[in-house]
Amino acid sequence: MLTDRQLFILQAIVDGYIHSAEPVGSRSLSKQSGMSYSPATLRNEMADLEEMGFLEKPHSSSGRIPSERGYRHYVDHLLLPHQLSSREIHDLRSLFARKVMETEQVVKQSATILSELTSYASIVLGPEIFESKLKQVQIIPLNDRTAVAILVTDTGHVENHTVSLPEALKSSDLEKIANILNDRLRGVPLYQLQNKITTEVAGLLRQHVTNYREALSFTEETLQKSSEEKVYYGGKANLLSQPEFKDVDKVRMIFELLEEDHTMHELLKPEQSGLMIRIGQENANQAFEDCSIISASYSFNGNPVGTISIVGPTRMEYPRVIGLIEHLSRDLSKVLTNLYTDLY
Amino acid sequence: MLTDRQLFILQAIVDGYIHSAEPVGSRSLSKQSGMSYSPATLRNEMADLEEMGFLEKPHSSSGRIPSERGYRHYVDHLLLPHQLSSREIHDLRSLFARKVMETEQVVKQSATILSELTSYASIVLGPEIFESKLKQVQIIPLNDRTAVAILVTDTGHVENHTVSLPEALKSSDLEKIANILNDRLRGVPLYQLQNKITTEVAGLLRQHVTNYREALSFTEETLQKSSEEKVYYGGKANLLSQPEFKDVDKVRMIFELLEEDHTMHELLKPEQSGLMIRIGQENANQAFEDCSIISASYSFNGNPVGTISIVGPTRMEYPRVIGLIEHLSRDLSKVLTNLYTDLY
DNA sequence: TTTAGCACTCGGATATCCGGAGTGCTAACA
DNA sequence: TGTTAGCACTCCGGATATCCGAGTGCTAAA
Repeated sequence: MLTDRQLFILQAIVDGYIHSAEPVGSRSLSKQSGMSYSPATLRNEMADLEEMGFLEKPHSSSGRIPSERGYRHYVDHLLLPHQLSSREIHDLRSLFARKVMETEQVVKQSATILSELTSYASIVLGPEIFESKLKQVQIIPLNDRTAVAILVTDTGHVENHTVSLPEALKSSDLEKIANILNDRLRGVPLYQLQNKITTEVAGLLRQHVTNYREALSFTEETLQKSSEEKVYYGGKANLLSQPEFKDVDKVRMIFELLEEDHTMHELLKPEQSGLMIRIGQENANQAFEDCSIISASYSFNGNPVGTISIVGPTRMEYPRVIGLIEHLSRDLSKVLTNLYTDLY
Repeated sequence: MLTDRQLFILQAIVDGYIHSAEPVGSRSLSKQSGMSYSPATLRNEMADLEEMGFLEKPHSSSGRIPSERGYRHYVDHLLLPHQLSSREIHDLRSLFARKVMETEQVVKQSATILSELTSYASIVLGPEIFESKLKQVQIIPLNDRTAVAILVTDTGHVENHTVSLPEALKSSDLEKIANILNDRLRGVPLYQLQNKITTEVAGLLRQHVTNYREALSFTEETLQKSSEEKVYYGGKANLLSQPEFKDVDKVRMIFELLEEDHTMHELLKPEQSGLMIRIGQENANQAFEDCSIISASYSFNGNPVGTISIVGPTRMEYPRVIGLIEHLSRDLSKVLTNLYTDLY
């Protein structure tokens, strides 16, 4: 495998390229502080590293840049843990400073702050409310045709939508329906609500409400979960400052993809918990072939419910981004869990 | 002023440039169908139009392009009303097809559809809930430290946030507080809520709740309006297909501005109702100097509560965009008003 | 007043040149 | 045997020159 010296040189080249965006040549590398080898020696080692697939040359007489494999090795074996600056820590903390907060706000802000700190683009998913349990249902008639249905979960999430009100249902019926739902469905995970309508609710409705048919379909509408996937973006414009994205056509593909919330959700949804790093082609997506994506999930009560991610060029400041993302995902998990978990 | 012939030529040049993005020369203009003048004649007229400031030349021996004044004149006096295609009408209608809907969803989708139909970028400002009136307050404790406060308005908007629960307040206190608020504040416009706390609510709290101090500050938190401005974007990536935005630096400024929700809100908030067209420098913003913005407000019960806008290059398909925007803003206003207005 | 003719302009595409940073290879050296 | 100096070679990128074509303004004729 690789000698220590080769590892050292690989690391120096990746670091150098990450910061300069220019291919690294033997001469400039040799002049770098801490590098005690002559250009010729370095050239030999660099040729070997290239042969093994860790480096490549944009053209035959240029310096070396890391290949994807080079980055991968760097990320897996050479990464120095990054110490967050106090500025960074302070900025992350500020997210949770407010007393009154909406989870949605916090998550949205996370995206913004993350992109500001990294100067890459950030994508934050979630939190998923799939598994959270119904706490309360409210049906509030606004006028004779329209009502608002509100579902509150144990995670403090409030889901609401406007439903049309069948003429046949009187307001006393609405109250009965709401009572039945609260009675029978409290504690039921949202994804089971539709099931429970037939198994538990339908019978009761038939018994207690005159217009059974309207009541049932109204109930179904009321409990309909918004299938909306929550995807928040921050700092997409940052990508335009990166030298690798000077070409509009390349960047257009990326931006188009970044507007497809559904695709992005599929790409980033929290599967395994922990950190995930995808470099270049590993993204299995044409548009991201020059990008790396680093993501981490955050969790509520130990279950991953969302992810925070950074998209940047493959030439990304991996150590710093990883440090930030890990820190923030821990904080997010902690705050969510603290806020919404029963202590007893 | 301008002769009929000059108007006709100006119109032909603007139309031509809008569709080709290339400066229009006398020769090609003369060959255009319906144009019965020789290149030389056109050159004379074009020189006159340039002297009057309606046209300009990118360089001394190129064809003409419209100046901002030229576009302005085109928009104000030459615009042919555009007939929407049935495809366009169908797409717009699909927005309102669902039975269960959230206003927020509809508004968000408007942005997407608008940008797809125009292939420019769209910005939609959400319905302001400033003036809408409180319908109901709910306080739902989640655990011993946290509660969810829910405000429902007569426009079907549901505002919610997580508030921390002072230990001193028992759940019976919460109920009392909720009752007082519902009793006293129903029908009060949201922007007056904070006022009413001191004038109406504080006294009652002192009478009925033991821990007056905590109760009061808790109430204030409960009624805090989220100062969030709702700004939705669609199809920003479309801008990258426009030939005038091939230069990344130019486009970066635009994208950065488009990420500042607050600035965009200031720029586009519904002041006068009706259509607004801002061409190039009229936007009074460096980043938008090569853009035009067309916006129209939509209203609820006759009050403008939001706007829908299109951002594109100054070389924009004004007739089509105006047609689409006017149509959609009318539809939006109609639907909102129908859904949430009492008939009696 | 309109048009044809003509000399002129300028941008953009293409070709050519040149310097510099970098490489690989060979041979000398520790 | 591993390291280093030397050298010829490569290739990119910027600068310069050239050419072509679309378009213009002006003048003079219709």
